[in-house]
Amino acid sequence: MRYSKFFLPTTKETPAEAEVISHQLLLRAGCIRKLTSGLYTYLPLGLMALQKVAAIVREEMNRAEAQELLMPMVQPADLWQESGRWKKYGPELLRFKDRHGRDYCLGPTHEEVITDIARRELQSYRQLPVNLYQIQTKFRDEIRPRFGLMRGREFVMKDAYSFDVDDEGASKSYEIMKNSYQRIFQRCGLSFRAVEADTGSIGGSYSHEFMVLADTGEDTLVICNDCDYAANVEKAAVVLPESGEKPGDPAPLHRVETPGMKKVDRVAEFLGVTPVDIIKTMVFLADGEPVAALVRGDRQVQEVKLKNLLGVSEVEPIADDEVWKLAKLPVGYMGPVEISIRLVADQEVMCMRNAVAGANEKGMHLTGVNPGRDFSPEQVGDLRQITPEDGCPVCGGKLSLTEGIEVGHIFKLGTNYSEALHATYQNKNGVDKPFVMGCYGIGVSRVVAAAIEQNHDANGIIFPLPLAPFQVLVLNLGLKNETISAAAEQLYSELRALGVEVLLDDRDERPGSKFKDADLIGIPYRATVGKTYEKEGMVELRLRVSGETVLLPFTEAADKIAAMIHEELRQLQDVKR
RNA sequence: CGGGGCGUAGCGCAGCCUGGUUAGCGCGCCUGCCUUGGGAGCAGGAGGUCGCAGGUUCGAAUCCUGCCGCCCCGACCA
Repeated sequence: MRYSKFFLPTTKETPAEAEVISHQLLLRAGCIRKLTSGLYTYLPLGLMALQKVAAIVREEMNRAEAQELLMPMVQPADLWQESGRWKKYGPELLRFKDRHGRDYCLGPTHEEVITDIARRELQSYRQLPVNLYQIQTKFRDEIRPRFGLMRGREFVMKDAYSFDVDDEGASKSYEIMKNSYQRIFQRCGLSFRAVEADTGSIGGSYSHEFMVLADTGEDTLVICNDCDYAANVEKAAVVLPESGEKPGDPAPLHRVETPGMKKVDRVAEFLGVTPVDIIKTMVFLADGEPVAALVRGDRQVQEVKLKNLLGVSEVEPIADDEVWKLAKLPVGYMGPVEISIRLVADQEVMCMRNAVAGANEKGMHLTGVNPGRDFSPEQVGDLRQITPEDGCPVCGGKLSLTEGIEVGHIFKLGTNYSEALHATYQNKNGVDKPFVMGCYGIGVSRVVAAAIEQNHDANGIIFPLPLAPFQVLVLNLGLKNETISAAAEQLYSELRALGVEVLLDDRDERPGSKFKDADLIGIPYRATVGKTYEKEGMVELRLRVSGETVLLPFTEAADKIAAMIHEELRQLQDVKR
């Protein structure tokens, strides 16, 4: 491709609308343009990167013997009513009527449609297992789209669905996909981790998320330094250290005045104790009902864990002024003793002795609070967020926390959907059994954004080679110099003849602009043909990642560059895992 | 939906508080000259329903009311 003919509108300045780096760079590098909130046009360069990701995904899915199909984006309401999700899904599901007044929605995911296909077309255990996938645009009417391609309303997703005869088969399918995902992200040239995850609203029993490691990630991951354990903090189990005898005897309950002491730290200081001695009481709305959750004063409630313990579908924190209205409890002075609402506690709280807690009365706290004697929670469990000080739940080793961007999520669905939609096959004995399903998603467009979040510098994008729209950018720095131009043209065609994807910057621009654009659009290899060629017959090859520069004799340049690219790609394809 | 911010040329912004000729600046764009290894220089030029609708006023980008859109923080998720 010739730059002079290529539709690639780059900008020097950062558009005001973009906050996160991938969004800024995608706009500046002419990859995307916004149509309206959460909806983007992929310009040629951005589309090329997207297609690179899609191609890798497709290859690896096919290698795993999944089969590609394409389902409609528009889906009829009756399927969703059948699965029960027409009601459950909420406003994120964009619904509309056709001219006949029939209800439809824009597909945010395709469990219903694929299950419908399966129940119509798969009748016998002999046809199983089957794994079907598509790469398609999804629409989710997000409450708040943001971060450009990271959370658009419309986005490109690869979704695969497996159908098995039983749980064992489903586990195999799941493992195959997990493996396939490892290969995919490795081949994309990204630094990533597979982590144990919460199953979220899709439901199901078992789940892994694939996280691209980047400082700007929306999720926090716990990684064990000593073993393979890795999990989302939402999921990471806290293991209580073996506790010996509780120190000291239970003291009597005592009321103390703590005027104006609402924060744990202030109360602790005032009473001459530490946050570790305080029971923190937090109120949440669980499916609309107020619930009090107890954690130690220095801990954070992990809402997803709370949600799972309570077995509800939604948990949200209550604003301070709402707490009084809803539960008649004074914010800052709440405690478990004789509390009027449903009470649950973190396991750690049950080991506390002679603790401090709010007295459920403004300006008052209690000392000598003892679990069991003074209060008994309805449920006790792991409710708090894990910290780097906690041990690894698997091996007890040291943990560290990092940020990540979720680009893939795989679930074992079990028979949730197949039962709801009466999708069954006949087993050997002629008995109808529901399919045991799994579903496997990759945010293809999000991978592009995540790749940039992970790989950029002050000058622009640094595309990993497998995702780069072009592998080499040839700069002609002597557009009006016949010798230089002829050499640049020759290098361009030689590289193309060797199967290299190359962009030739043949624009009538000053060198400075060409270099800046080259850095911005992040093509991994940059070959400059300029006065060094005229004087010495050398082409300057520069690696975008490292800035490393080598001079290559013109006659060897194309071969060497092509060899370097093939070697780099080959290494990424050698998947060890 | 709750909280915060913003809408003035393709992009980035000033002007608004304290209303008053042709609404500015930088970048980009067009023409010419010049320049050519890290977003040069000079000269000339095009480009605006000041988000929309009402209102106040002799007069509104500026003041008032309503609406719309966008961005950021929270819940959601690939």
